[in-house]
Amino acid sequence: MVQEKNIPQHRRLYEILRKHIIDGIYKEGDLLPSENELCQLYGMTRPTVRQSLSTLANDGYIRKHQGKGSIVHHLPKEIGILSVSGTTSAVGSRNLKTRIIVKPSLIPWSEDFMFPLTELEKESGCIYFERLRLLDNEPIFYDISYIANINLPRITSRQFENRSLFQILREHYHIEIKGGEQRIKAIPASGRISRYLHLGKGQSVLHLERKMGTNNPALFLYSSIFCNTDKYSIFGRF
Amino acid sequence: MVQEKNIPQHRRLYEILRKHIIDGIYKEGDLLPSENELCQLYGMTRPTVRQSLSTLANDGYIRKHQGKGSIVHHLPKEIGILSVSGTTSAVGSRNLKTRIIVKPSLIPWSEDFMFPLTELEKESGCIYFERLRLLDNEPIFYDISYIANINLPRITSRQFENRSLFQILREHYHIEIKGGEQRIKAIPASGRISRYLHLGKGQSVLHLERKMGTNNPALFLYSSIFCNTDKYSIFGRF
DNA sequence: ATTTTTTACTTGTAAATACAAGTTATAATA
DNA sequence: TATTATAACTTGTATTTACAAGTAAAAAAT
Repeated sequence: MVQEKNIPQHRRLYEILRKHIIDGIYKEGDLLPSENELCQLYGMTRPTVRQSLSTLANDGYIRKHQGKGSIVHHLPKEIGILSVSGTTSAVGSRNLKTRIIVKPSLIPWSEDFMFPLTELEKESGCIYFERLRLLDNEPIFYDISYIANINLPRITSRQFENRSLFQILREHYHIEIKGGEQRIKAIPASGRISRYLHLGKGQSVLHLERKMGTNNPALFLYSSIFCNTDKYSIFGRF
Repeated sequence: MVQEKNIPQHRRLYEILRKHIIDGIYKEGDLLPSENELCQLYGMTRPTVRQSLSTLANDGYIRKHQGKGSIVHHLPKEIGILSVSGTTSAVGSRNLKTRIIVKPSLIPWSEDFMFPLTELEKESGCIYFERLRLLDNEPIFYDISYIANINLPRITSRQFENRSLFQILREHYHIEIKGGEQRIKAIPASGRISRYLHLGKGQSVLHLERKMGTNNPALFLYSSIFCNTDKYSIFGRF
């Protein structure tokens, strides 16, 4: 499953720099080594290095300035929307806990699913699970996830507690989110949702319906997310 | 103001192809001319052409497939969020009308503005206006816009009725939106908002607070948007 | 000391070239 | 006819070379 040497050079450098930024080796505002320095350091030519930096810039990890250099940009967009910023103070992701409400299981797709499905997806069945995500022990997100059962061995038996779905897919299946689309609504909380999110019935709740593409062109991730935005806002970059 | 010949070749080709896609010369699903054909057509080399296509792909106008070609992608992400898709049927933008509620005027910035401001912005003052946007003659968006008064001559006297702010900035001031950030909440409608959006008081309303960057590094656009998501959803790509 | 100029860096643009790898239609084979 | 191999496309990766343009610090002039 794990292939190491077939990845192109520019991708390799991208992953290295990305990891260094995430791990805090390069901090927000820091200047990355110059393109020529990176060439020497990693034995690549400038167009190759530039391709890595270009991808990093597109993903929001750095910002390039002619004449100055590449500057590490504050926190990347955690795939469109999912990073949360408190209205009063910033919240580190260390306070985020995940509780499984319905364990992953393979079920048939609903007839009137929120997005149109391909034949392959319909045949493959749907890996379904529900999670409640808590911030500082307060329930903020209620996530319902749907994934087509395509090339994901043993996923129903994996440990989802307190781990990101994206992280699991990335580490165990080499699946990267490429992009996607979403519909956003403000709705009054239903009985079940208000119970899980500790809200009064009928209070305003944010509802997201998302479809995410991956590096496997046949595989999409779907989720329906209910969010209590009373104390926190959804924060997104674009 | 208008400079024509200093723009780089890859940017020129980007603009041409982008316009052709917007104008429908290349339709959704169409295959763009191959990279080598574009080289011949526009007298450029492949790296230059590839840079144009790469930017188009990043902006969501096309999708590239190795071995096949560049395929026109359906409607680009109208800067993060602002395109609207009906829950029942797709809505063409021809049904969108804009009504000015408060005409553009220069005022001082509020002390507790929703985003932190630079000194230059504070000194320049704030161009403020409010607009109601209707879809099929139903009020859907209530927009409050804030722009720093930096290098925007005569903007307070321009015609905003039924025109996009982005379009005006692009055509008259060569200002392009580069990206931005936003906070999203679901809130109960206040009296004023519920009146403008034809809602009962306390009904759920979507609230966006956005900061957008431009090709002028000192100029940002801010807006506070209230949205009736009863019949329509906010639709976004990422 | 202050201002201006120069210099040495940085990224941006662009060409020419080569081969790898994925896709598709055609031609050869069974 | 159906399958397989080939060929002719497509985009992806990578090197090499050259100069333009923006930035910042050092050097020179005022």
